[in-house]
Amino acid sequence: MRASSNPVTLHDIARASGVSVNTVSRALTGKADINADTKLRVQQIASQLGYRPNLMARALVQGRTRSLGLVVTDCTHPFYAMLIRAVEDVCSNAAYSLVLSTSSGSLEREASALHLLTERRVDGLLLAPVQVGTPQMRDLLANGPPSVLLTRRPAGYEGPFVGSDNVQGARLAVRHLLELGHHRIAHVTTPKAGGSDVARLRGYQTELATAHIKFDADFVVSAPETIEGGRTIAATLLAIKPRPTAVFTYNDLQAIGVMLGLGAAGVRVPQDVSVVGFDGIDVGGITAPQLTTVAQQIDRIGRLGAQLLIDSLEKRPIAKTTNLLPAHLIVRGSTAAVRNR
Amino acid sequence: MRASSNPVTLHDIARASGVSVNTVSRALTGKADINADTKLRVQQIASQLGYRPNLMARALVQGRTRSLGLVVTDCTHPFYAMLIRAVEDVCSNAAYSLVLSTSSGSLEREASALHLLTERRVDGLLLAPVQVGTPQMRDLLANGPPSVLLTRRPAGYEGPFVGSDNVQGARLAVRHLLELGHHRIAHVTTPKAGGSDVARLRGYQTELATAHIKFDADFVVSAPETIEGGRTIAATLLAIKPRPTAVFTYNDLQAIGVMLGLGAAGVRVPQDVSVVGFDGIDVGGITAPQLTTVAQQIDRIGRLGAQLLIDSLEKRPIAKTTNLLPAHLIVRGSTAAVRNR
DNA sequence: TTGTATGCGTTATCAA
DNA sequence: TTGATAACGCATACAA
Repeated sequence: MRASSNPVTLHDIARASGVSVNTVSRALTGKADINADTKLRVQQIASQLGYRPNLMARALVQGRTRSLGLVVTDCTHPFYAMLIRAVEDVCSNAAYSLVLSTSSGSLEREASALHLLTERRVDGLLLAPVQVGTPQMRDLLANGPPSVLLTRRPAGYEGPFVGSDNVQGARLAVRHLLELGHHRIAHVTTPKAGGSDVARLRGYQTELATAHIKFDADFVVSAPETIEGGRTIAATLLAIKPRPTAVFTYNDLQAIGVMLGLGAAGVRVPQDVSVVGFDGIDVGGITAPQLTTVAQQIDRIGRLGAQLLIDSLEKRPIAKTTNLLPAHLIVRGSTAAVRNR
Repeated sequence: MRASSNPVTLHDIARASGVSVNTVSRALTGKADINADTKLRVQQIASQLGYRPNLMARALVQGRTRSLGLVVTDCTHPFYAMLIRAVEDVCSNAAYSLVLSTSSGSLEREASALHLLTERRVDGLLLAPVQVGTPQMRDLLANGPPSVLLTRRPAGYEGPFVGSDNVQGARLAVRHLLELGHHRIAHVTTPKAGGSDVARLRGYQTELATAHIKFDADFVVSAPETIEGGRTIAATLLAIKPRPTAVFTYNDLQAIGVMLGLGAAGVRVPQDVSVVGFDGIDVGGITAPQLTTVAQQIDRIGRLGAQLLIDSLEKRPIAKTTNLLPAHLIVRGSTAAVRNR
């Protein structure tokens, strides 16, 4: 008899061991009020029969599923891949299951993913979503299962959140370039306007202001947050007059693309133009030159977020509900002192 | 009243619309035997109340959860990241949920992940596992939920499988090098012995034999299937006498590592040594030089596997239960005609 | 220490 | 076309 077609239930064990279903349940869930002998006997029979509790049934009566939903835009993006790994690890250690959904950057898909997760009654939601400020999202945050936002949050949101301090991170990047003598520093942002791009732009502006460099809107361009986006925008960057000597991009993939685009145009990195990325994904360590970048604590963000959610679900005391982790600069080969200013 | 703490049930709708729970159920699941008017009315009230069916309850009575389990070793590996995306997309389109588990290469973690998925009563399992030939795995394949193996399968396994033709792929790589005039071709394999490494080694040997080149065991070395593994093994490759003019690695990450290691030793790729990888992950397109590789149809493997599983769960006719997809060669900058033989 | 009864939210079976 | 009633597998309150 195949276990899949006919899984053994508490009832089966009860019959096989001559006690009631109730007793079996208590024996297996390790309750105190049960005779040690019967407990052992029942446990033996259960394992003999290959018993596996039906978590659906348990969820129905307990009102909790011991599962978490995670929504990301794209799990092939190294940033999200690392985030997923961190979350999955915490879940696994806490005996929670992780239901993964991908929005692919589409609001429609994101919405249907959230519906499905809601219907599946996940105990909590971890969201690193496309558009975090939509009415539907606000409704979900107010009425849905407990949620923790990762990396992005809508303006005015005060709930559980874990992410990087994008302003501080961006300032690190720009300061590094300033210290290398660069004055004409371009910034590549994204058309998404998800929140972190705004913060990074603000950090860029703030740090320039600190150095008494006048902000020039011509030095800010926008491109998709991908390698291809960066590659394509390289020509635009080179066309800016006067030509920038350094570029700070929204993220590492863009930065890699910019380096490739510059290289294709015969412009050397870092001799002619310095490039700084943001994220700190592994791939930045194998490009030529290796990418100088502002590294986020991706693993920590994922772990902290998942732990925060689980702790709150299990009514454990939680230290901080809003966690803005500092980013740090990794100086590698794509930046150098300015030559021709 | 928060939807999360007190979700609306069929009972609530029944009370609000003055019909029985049963009628509500049929109205919402779109059954035929119901009055069109009451159906519409019930549906309106349901959406008004923000009703979301409890999939746990439905699963309990229907004996199916509409969820799939996916087990991979490491979701940050680009290969698995792409696999996950493909699987998730198919699941999402079929209104299935995807429960993701990571084994991190540990048998113990893999076992507990499988237990949890079993208890959660996923309808089917997609496995791209560490050790596929263990007794526990055999037991699971025989007695557990319907499963489809991805990329690897134990010797003698005849069940559902989707993966690449590793022998054919490896032969493509070696043939390419032979055509470039290389005779001393080293191979980097892995210590894992998971199955695909054996096949790639066999393809390497077979293609050499076809060219009447005697197999030399000294030309086969073993390293972890990571960038670091490749980087470290580079020195070993250079120490082989006579020195190989080309290297075919188990996978792309290793190949990238080998290129970095060779570069650090002052050996130029492809002028001094040609390098060919295996997998076809995106990162091979941004290295310097870009990596020549044998590309697997990763997206297709994931989609086909997920579709195969869902089709079989829904009793749809399935064309083939074993799918060995061909790999294809992508020639880029890391290979060139042999110079000094 | 154990057993009985009840309910979780849903679908399925059978009468009406 | 509808409504009672009974499951699904488990945990819990209460009784014994």
